[in-house]
Amino acid sequence: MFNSYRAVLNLPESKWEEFQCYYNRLEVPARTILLQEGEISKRAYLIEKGCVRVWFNNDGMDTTFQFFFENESVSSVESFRRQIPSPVTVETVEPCVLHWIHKDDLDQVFGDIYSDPANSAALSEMLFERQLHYMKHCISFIKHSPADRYVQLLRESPHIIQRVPQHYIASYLGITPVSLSRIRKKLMREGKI
Amino acid sequence: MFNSYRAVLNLPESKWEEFQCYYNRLEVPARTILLQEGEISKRAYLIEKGCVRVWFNNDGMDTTFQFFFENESVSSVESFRRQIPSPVTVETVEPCVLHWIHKDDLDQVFGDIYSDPANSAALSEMLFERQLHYMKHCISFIKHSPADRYVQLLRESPHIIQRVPQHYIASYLGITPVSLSRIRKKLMREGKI
DNA sequence: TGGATTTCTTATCTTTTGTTAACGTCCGGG
DNA sequence: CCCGGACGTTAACAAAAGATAAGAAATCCA
Repeated sequence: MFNSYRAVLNLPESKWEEFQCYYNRLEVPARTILLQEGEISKRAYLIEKGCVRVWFNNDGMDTTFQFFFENESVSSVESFRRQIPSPVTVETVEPCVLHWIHKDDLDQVFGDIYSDPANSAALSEMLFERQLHYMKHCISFIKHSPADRYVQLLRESPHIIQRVPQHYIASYLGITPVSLSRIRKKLMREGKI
Repeated sequence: MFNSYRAVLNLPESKWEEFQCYYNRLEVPARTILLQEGEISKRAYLIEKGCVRVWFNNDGMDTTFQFFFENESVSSVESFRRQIPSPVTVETVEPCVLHWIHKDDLDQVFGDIYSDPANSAALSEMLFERQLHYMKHCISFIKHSPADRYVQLLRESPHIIQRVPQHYIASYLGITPVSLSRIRKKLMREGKI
């Protein structure tokens, strides 16, 4: 299996074994809904292969919040942690090989996570890292134009642009597919693509 | 003194006393720079009275990232935690009464924070809460127009609009002061303000 | 009080983005 | 092999936002 969490949390071998055995392998086609907006999330997923998208309904429009790829874990974090109706839908973009763990099992395994100061520190570091990530994402919206953000995405996360349909990327950038098409055309004219 | 942290972390009385005594009272006028972009942050501030703004230089333009008010703590989190040059400037908007603690003292007091599982859990909860906050802030940029975001700010954080100069709010919303002025005019015409 | 600074508004023009609709391409299933 | 859905591009027009400049209003403080 993979070691996404292992790398971060440095679980002791025994716990790691226990942790692993709760995971369930799942193979699904593209455009499979893993969690519907409004449902209460019971599963956290690890991606072995494929791409998953988190999006929400915006006045009938499908708006992407985030993309996830190999060796990343994905869930509706708020719903999974707080057991409240999910504000977002989780859906595969490509055919995927996933591994999921049930909330109850994860709670079981992590029930005593705070009893080890090293684990607590690692968890806190992981959460802080995520906080910084979202802070930077916010700043990119305040600071840069859609065109700039597209160029940045192209530079920093080319795999997203290569593997995700363009209209999903448009909503991820906060613009319409038509506008993104125009931006791309202009960038091509200017030789920036 | 106040109890911003206390409410969140539920420190034992003894630790709380120790914690408090490291704080230094500081009174400053409006437009005082508490931390300059590029400096390494050594101080975390608690606001007793006043308003503080975190902003960054964007091609010579002054762009606001966040506002902080009474009973909130403010610092350049990344710089303070990692001891790297700050990507942002921290500056007072109004005359302020502040209380600051030195990084070294805070580390001292919190050195054994992870030894208590209850504290660890509380800290993790606080970090998760912040993660959600920034996630929601990102979503508001993808989901809503500047006009919508202004109306939302008016509804959810009227104190910001009452106490902060409008051109700071404009950059906080990711638009120009001129554009915000137009949006306000339109909202007034439509009786929404 | 009065002058300087900061802040806000307005006007004009340009650029960007949204909206809607049409059209072409690609791809998978019947 | 054709059909239909999904995807991308383009066009035309409307709406919104940026840039710049000028001037009014508010605020500060000496």
